[in-house]
Amino acid sequence: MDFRKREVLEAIIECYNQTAAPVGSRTIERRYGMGVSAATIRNTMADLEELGYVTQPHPSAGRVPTEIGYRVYVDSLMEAEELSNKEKLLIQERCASLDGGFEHVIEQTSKILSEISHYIGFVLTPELSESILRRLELIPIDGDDDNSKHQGKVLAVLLMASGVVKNHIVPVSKDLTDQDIRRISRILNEKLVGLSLQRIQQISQDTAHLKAIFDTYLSDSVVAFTRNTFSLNQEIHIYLDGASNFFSQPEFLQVDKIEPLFRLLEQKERIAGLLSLPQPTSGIQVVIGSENNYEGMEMCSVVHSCYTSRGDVMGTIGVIGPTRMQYPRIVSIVDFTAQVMSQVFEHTL
Amino acid sequence: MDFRKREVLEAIIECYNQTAAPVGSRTIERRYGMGVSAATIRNTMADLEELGYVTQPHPSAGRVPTEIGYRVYVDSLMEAEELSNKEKLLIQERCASLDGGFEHVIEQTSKILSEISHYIGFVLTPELSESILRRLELIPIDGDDDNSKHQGKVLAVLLMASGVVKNHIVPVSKDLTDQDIRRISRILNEKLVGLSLQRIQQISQDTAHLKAIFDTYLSDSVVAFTRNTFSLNQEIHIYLDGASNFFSQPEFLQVDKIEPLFRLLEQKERIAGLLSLPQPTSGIQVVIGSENNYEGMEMCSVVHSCYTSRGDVMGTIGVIGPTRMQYPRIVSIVDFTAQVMSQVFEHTL
DNA sequence: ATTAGCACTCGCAAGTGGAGAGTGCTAAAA
DNA sequence: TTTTAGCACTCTCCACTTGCGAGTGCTAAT
Repeated sequence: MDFRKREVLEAIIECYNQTAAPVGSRTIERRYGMGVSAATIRNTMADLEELGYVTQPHPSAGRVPTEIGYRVYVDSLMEAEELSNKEKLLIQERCASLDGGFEHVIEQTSKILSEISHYIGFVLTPELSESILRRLELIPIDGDDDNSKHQGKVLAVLLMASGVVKNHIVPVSKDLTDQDIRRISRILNEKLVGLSLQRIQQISQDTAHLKAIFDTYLSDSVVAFTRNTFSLNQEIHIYLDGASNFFSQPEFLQVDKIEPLFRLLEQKERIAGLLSLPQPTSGIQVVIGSENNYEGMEMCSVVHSCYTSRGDVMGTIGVIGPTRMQYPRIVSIVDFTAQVMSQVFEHTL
Repeated sequence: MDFRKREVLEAIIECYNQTAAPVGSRTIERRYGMGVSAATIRNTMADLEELGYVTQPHPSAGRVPTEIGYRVYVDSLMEAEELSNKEKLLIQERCASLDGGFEHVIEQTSKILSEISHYIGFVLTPELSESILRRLELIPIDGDDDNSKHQGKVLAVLLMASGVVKNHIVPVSKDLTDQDIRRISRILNEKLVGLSLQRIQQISQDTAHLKAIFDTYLSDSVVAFTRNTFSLNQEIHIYLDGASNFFSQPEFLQVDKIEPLFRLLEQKERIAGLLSLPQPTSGIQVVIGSENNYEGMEMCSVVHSCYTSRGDVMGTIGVIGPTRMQYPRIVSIVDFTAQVMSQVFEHTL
């Protein structure tokens, strides 16, 4: 692809991103005066069309970038836009205010992402099963005095190395005394701290393993209790903000365009699936239009990255916008925010 | 209002609820054949219009119920619709599956409300400041070995009488030892269990009070630590599901109708404010159209009730639908679901 | 290789007209 | 006095037409 083709493609994309309308040759001549006439640009545009980078919605309209065109643009044409200091500060302030703990940071981050991008911001919580247990605390709950048939309960508090706290009410057989619970707690802490939840779940399913850990102390009640303690449904939660920004996007002005998107966004489990898969590679990733294999996302692009703590990938953050998106800006925003979040977690946990 | 007027108003509302289109006199004659001709019905409709219960969108259209009309309908005309056993079972099953604890129940409840009503279901979490503290546990977190300047942290776990668990990472001055923390924990448990969080916060602001509690044991560090432990931002959370059901409602087919609603729904804090105010009276409440003083809610109605635990009001649940709503059905759904939720909490906490 | 000019195509918005639905009014019937 | 039938009127909605503007592709000249 020669220089002029690149230049014209870039012009088409930038212009289309502003107006959401097909871009004609004269518009480019006027707006990006590149020393040649509209007719020449027309010829170049015909070439770009043959390459599959642009298309005409109807025979006498201007050109619109295709997904392939965007792909080329994102991968090799655009240059990242530096964020202003003001914006950087804004992000830092909002993310770093972690009075409310882990969840609060995540919530604020998805909010700031959406506000600053004017699209949808999202943050996925860490996958619990990969987190390392730092400390387990068992707090017996004295099932208040309606004596008889009630079964005991214990509040299990799991503190993970990443700083995430999970609590979980576990039923406990009556023949375990409070003292037993304390002993179980001590043993489990001794043996399991430092392991990943996934590993712990494997172990607690394996009776031989449990025997080794508890030595002479094992009974059916202890087995059941241990298994229950670690049977967390380890869904990834997603925090998502700014969906209504899509109402301002001209291509979503018709209800039938925006409806499937909103229906998809409401099924947060599905979204989590969609967004948590492509984790292996780190760094910024851009998924354009129908590369998202989800109904409702055909007209959207996703820019995402991951946040880490002490080098370990924790979760994903990103922005969902229309395919016609200000990629340079959004890429910078997501990248910077991911860095800030990682820093926040490294310093405070 | 005589019998025929009531009958006609009811017919208009029921018919309008199905079609979302103005109802003409002939339609009523055919569909609800009430022994009189269309002309008579026309006269009655003119009367209803004079009373302000119905209106004409344009001079030659049928009639549409006004908010006042709906008010009359809800307050004195409609009769509650009994839910089918199948639906009752469905609600019970989904709400009662509380493997995931408190939050899971709430999440499931808002989902089932939206699914069964085909509108928006919501659940507000209890106001924390009114909950009674059942147990406080302080877990020191050994800030891992990057020795020097780091400040200690303690994980505070607050177990409330209602079964809600809150955890909260509290910074702690270095001159408090682990033993100090244990002692503080014992004292706080002795003195504060059984009080409401609000009360506890008052106490912890009041140095004289703290002095009495801690006796000789008080130092600045202890004061700071105690205050921090109970300085929770006590926002009410809202779980909300089924917003995209509004896309199927004909009166929300235009973007400019649905946009303000979605923008409002995204500001969950504001929604929480809107919905948590009218708590004093218990039982089902119906707020119709612009009685909701919020931009975006003019075309919506809210049916809400509250769930209780041991007689105390905990939070609110309800359904948001278009003003043109199947009130009898929705009222029954919300009422029944509130009962089920209350039962769930009484039995399990 | 580039440009100017021209004929052609298409979408969009505004305007037109007829069909359909529903009303209010009036005069007759119960 | 209440109810009914009939009629003229009004208004929306839909399909259709038309003119305008934007943009192209092609051709011939530079």
